[in-house]
Amino acid sequence: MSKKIPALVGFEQHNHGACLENALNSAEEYCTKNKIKLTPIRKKVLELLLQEHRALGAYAILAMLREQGFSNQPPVAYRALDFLVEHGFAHKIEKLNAFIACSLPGANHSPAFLICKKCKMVAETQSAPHNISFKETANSTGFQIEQTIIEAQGICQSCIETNHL
Amino acid sequence: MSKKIPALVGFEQHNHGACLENALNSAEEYCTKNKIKLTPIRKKVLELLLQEHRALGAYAILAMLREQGFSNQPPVAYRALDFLVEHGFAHKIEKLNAFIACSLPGANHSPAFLICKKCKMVAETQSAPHNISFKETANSTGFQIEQTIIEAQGICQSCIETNHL
DNA sequence: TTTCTCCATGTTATATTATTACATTAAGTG
DNA sequence: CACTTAATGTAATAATATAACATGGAGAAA
Repeated sequence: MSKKIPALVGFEQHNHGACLENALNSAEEYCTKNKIKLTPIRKKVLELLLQEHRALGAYAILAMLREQGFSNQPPVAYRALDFLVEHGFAHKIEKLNAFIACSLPGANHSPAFLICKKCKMVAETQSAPHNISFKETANSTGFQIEQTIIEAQGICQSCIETNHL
Repeated sequence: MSKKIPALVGFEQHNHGACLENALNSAEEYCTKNKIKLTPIRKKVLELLLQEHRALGAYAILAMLREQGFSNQPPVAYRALDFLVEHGFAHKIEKLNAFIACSLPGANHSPAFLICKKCKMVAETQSAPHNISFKETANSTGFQIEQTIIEAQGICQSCIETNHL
């Protein structure tokens, strides 16, 4: 069910092939440097995510893995995804129960996402340096934030324009 | 414990019975005023959420509904929850796939949540200041944000203290 | 090299969350 | 009342996720 997708980062055009190569290489490098293993399955899943360049459900990934000759039991996909998310190569979009390759690899970032309700496109941005009042509110109660999920839903420019045609 | 922090609800002490009464009454009032129907099922689900005062999965709610003599088919819970979320009486915590009563009813708010990994407690806060810069970034790309999910994970003061005992 | 250990993978089974579809009932409107 | 719409009842199933345990393979230690 992989339909053809336009080459976009978030919602802007870019060179897809180079982006994929780049991301895979930098992932390899990072893993070597940090003595973690980008095994064939993990690498393939990352490649699929980079290739599709959109949020994919675990079972969509699983189906693609099967096409490539890998086992298609759910844990195969979930384990690879867990690894990728844990090391920042991918993110889970909670609102969609889906996964997307990190668009800003290497950045020590806390990402925020824009999710288009119509085309399901997901764009990744840096979450602003930062909602001071939010963190202060949390801290004032003694709550220690470890990670913050920010997911905005709405309609992307492309879909707005299409709607008006 | 608990100096009063009006902007944040969830980890500090409060009068539970009054809180429930209050919220139910104001929900009734709101519905009357806006000509929407707080039917028995919807009201019961809201009451359960207010009573528990924590995030509950749809199936947990369903089980409670059955105890109260309601039908226990999943759509019964999901429909009531959809209604409550749609009208701002409850929120879905995406990270937990669970639902919680709104702690700041009436406010025309975009909420943010603090989720304790240990005790699963969820606190609700206002998120407005952050949204402004984020919205501007989004808008500059032509993306129109309709809603923003903000969920911070971490550890609440109570669990930090317990850990150190 | 052999053995040990650890981590990754293979596999079965099942848990959890959510929706579709259609029948039935209740409530509001002309 | 008849008509329309919203809400509920119910069955079936889809979609997402994890538990538990067996197997294999790479690198370290003897």
